[in-house]
Amino acid sequence: MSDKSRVLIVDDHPVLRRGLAMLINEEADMEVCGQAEDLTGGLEACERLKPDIALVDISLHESDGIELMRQIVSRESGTLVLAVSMHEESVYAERALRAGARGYITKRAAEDRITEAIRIVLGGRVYLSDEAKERLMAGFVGQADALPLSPIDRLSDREFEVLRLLGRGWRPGRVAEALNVSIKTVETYQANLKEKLFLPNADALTEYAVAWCKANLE
Amino acid sequence: MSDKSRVLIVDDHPVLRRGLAMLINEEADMEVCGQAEDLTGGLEACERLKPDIALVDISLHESDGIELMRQIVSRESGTLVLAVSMHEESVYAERALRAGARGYITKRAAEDRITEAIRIVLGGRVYLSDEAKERLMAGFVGQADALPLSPIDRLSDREFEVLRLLGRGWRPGRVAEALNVSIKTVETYQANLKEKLFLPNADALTEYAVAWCKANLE
DNA sequence: CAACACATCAGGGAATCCCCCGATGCCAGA
DNA sequence: TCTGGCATCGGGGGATTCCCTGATGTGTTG
Repeated sequence: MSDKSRVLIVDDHPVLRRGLAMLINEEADMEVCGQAEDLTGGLEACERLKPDIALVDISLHESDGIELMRQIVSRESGTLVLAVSMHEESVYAERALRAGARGYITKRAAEDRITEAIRIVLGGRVYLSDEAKERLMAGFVGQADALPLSPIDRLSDREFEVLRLLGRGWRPGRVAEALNVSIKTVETYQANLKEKLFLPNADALTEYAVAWCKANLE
Repeated sequence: MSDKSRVLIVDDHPVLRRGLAMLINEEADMEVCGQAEDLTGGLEACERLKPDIALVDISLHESDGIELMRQIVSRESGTLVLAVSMHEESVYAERALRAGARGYITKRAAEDRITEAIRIVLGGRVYLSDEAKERLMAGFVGQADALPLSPIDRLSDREFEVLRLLGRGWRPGRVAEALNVSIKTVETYQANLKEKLFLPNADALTEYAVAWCKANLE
């Protein structure tokens, strides 16, 4: 039949899915084989369709794109992951790569950049923008003590996720609900965050989270 | 020739523009007459193309969608504005409407909702989600006048002050301390705020406060 | 393998918050 | 003067959070 590469799109914005699908289907060497809008749907589609590559939105509504990437990669079904995000590549690219994604691209990127990224990842290489590349390189080069990473970079993915949600003014209970974990787990992350960010108590943590998100997100 | 309504798309995400354009061009009664990705481009396109309606992203990269809406409306060229946003929070809806937009819809909305919104605005009516409608309606009651529709404007000074502080992620205890009043007083303001802003509980209030401050302060 | 980071969860007491019920003054308009 | 909004405060009961003590399993890495 067709020897086109089969692409799965996981994003919670219908219009964006449509745009991506159209863009991809215009190319001669790739085609969209399915779409999903959340973690469970993404996993299910991945199992069923065995795509060559999955474009995964990093911030799925009320669920976790990073977690989805991790799970897709851990299936070892050969599906490659390209992280897509609306955030300029700051903190997110690193996290996506650590979760097993083979590339990171923003939704603001030009259209040919996106197909290019897909081809690069399918070709077995890693796609990153020049800025992100630069940043990651700096992390390796100065690894001894040249550029001490910001405390934020020392956070685990889960801790970071909690910080992000607290930064929306969400209370621990709501965060636990959104992440589908026990409140006790969220409390642990809060404790870790307080220690890693040198914050004296939970109040200070919430204030920090709100301020940080305001300054660094979108 | 064609009696289709002419739509201008202003958004800084190329893929999303494509998705929107495809969606719109599939409809029999509307067509995309142009696209732009920032404030100046949007204004220029508006002058040149005189579209019937402009879909404007509320948070344009490095510029201001709200300002663009204001300017388009002030030209009085008959172009209607429908605000598009990635934010669920209806805080942004208020700003958009005050800037002269005739409707507000999120990018996460279902596709048929978007075309429906366009038709409603073209038909001279205002499009809002049920949730946002509920909240904003109250701004109209009592005021026969058209524009002052922000529930925020109905807050007393003290209530507003509490909202602002909650928006920093502060807990009631901290707010009470900062304002030099009893925690009980702060609780009263919280209750008033919930009622005036049609928020079901304290969690929603905090979330609203954070989002509002992020969108409107500094 | 040992060590360590990570993600997940539990118990429990103290503190705080939430939300219902109030209350008292003050001051501006009708 | 009466009404109504505003700012201020309280009681009390139940829910939630905070912060400490742990724990288990799964990875990764030296």
